Amino acid sequence: MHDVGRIAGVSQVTVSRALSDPSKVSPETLTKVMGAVEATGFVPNAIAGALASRKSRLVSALVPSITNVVYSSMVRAFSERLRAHGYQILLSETGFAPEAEEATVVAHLSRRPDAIMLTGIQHTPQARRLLLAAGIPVVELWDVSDSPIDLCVGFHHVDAARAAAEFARDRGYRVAATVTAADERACRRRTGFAERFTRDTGNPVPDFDTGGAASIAAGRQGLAGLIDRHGIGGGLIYCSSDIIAHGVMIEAQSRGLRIPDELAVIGFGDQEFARHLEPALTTVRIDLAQLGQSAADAVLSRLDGQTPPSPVIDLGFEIVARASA
Amino acid sequence: MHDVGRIAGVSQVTVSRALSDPSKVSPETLTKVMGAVEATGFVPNAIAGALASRKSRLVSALVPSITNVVYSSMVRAFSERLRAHGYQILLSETGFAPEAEEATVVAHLSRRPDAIMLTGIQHTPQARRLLLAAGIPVVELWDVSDSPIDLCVGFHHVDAARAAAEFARDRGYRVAATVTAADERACRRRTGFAERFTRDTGNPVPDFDTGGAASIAAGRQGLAGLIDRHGIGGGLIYCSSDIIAHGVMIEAQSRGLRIPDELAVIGFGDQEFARHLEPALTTVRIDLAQLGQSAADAVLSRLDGQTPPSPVIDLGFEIVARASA
DNA sequence: TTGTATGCGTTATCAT
DNA sequence: ATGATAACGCATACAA
Repeated sequence: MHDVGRIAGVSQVTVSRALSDPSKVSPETLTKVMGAVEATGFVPNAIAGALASRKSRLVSALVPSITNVVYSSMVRAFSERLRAHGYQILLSETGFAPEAEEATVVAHLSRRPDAIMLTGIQHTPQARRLLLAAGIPVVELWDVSDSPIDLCVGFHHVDAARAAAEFARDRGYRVAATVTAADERACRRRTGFAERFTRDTGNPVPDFDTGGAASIAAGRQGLAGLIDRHGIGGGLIYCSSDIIAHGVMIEAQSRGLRIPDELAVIGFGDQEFARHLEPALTTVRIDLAQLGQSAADAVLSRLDGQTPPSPVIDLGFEIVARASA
Repeated sequence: MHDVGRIAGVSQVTVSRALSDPSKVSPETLTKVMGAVEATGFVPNAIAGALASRKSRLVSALVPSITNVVYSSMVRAFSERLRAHGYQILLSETGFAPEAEEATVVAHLSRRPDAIMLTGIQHTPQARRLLLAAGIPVVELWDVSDSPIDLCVGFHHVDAARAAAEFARDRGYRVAATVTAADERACRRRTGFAERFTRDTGNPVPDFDTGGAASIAAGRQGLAGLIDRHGIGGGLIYCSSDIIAHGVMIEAQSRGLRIPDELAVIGFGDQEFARHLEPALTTVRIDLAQLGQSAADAVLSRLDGQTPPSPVIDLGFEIVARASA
């Protein structure tokens, strides 16, 4: 800035002002400064700016996995809205373990983000402490909590699972099983489904835990395991995600099981492919874009010094009844 | 650090040393400092550290879309390797237009990353200039170039498309069309396929441009458009991605066209679902994890002051012959 | 509207 | 092994 100023015939501060708030300098000096900026290819050092202003214009986002469209869609919506307000997103994967998340939280907080978004409400006590001590807006996404760290935008997983169980019951299914990926929220949904279904039908709901991330292969193994171990030959399979459900459907079809007559399937997430499967997948829709936007809005209002009406926003879910169940 | 030092009974500099290089302080003071750090919940300010050391330990990554598994898989591999070496990733979406990318490049360079990864080799002249002037390792991913900005890791898109055309020819297909998403590289592949196929068979290759991002819906529209506008009733469809191919297959099946007998399909990318489709999708495999890792390794070696053997690394591709063509 | 002086919280360079 | 001091490049308060 010093050099740019010398070329433009002004001081370093004037360059700073011209760049950060053009209305604070006269039109002539603005032109001169911009000319010098062009000529030198000067790109301001945001690190120095952040240190001086104590504002990084950086917002952290922590998600379990970036290759999972569910999370990346939320992040996209979250990022776009924040970018429109001049913030950049520092994104990291945390995996599905709170301990791994904690290390990432520390790494992010050291960059002094102006706000931070986390996925879910399960964090280590130390992570909660650090987050609280950071004194910045914190938004927990993809779940609702009774004791949010700060802000919380999501939906009630157990309610969603119960609604699916009731849907299954109302459709007349009396036998059900679940295929669940290794994810705390997926497990909570699985339990919510099983309890409600058992309460309403009297029948136990066996589970297959894929032990890993959601994939078609995991879904196929899930149905195969259910058939081999529990002798499941029909009824309904409640899956922790659409991907798993896709795998279950493929496995069923390869075994000659007709869907939904011999085996019904319910997914979770309503990804694009769900409606295009044959038969189309019955699933639970979550408005990912809305989730991301609301989280961004909540953060922005806090950054603006406002107190949002409610710290926790429940955006709900919707059962999408299609042909697979 | 000053406060931490006071509690530990040492100076601020000693705290800095204890935290950044424990071997530079005595075991006793290390214990005292760490104790004080624990007690206060101190998280070092990486912004100040970056300003003072002129090293941000931040690496930028720019991809067209984060919801596209192709890109997010590469970013995951790239990030993991770099994180293992103490770097964090500042990730942004650029969309598919070089002009939008340029703005993102400026925003990223202002954060003074230690290196930067870009997707593809098409950038505005101004972006190239800024990147060059930044004086940091730059790696262009997902393509190969004769004139890389610095490093380049990818594969030859036209070659991959030609290989697909030759595969189609060898399988005896004489009629072909393409469905292409709005992406410069996809268009280049489309042209490569068409030219080679026409050269070998004498037949023109009509195209349907989806005009937007790849999706199942776009693939369905693509086949529908091809049938309506060009009277395509059979032959082979070369798609710009597996997702598009999936859509084409669904549309074909909904119209009662048998695959591959009445309509053959070739995808691109070999995503997980490709092998599970019915019939399994013939496609072109790109080793995304390897791409990301190699890019990270190239960057790391440059960061280490070494000169990599070759600035451009061609990782190639592989035709995966399955049942759909 | 513009300039001067000061500080942001570290690391690097010396010195002890 | 430890401490004092000076950058790092900008924004803020204040003065002109």
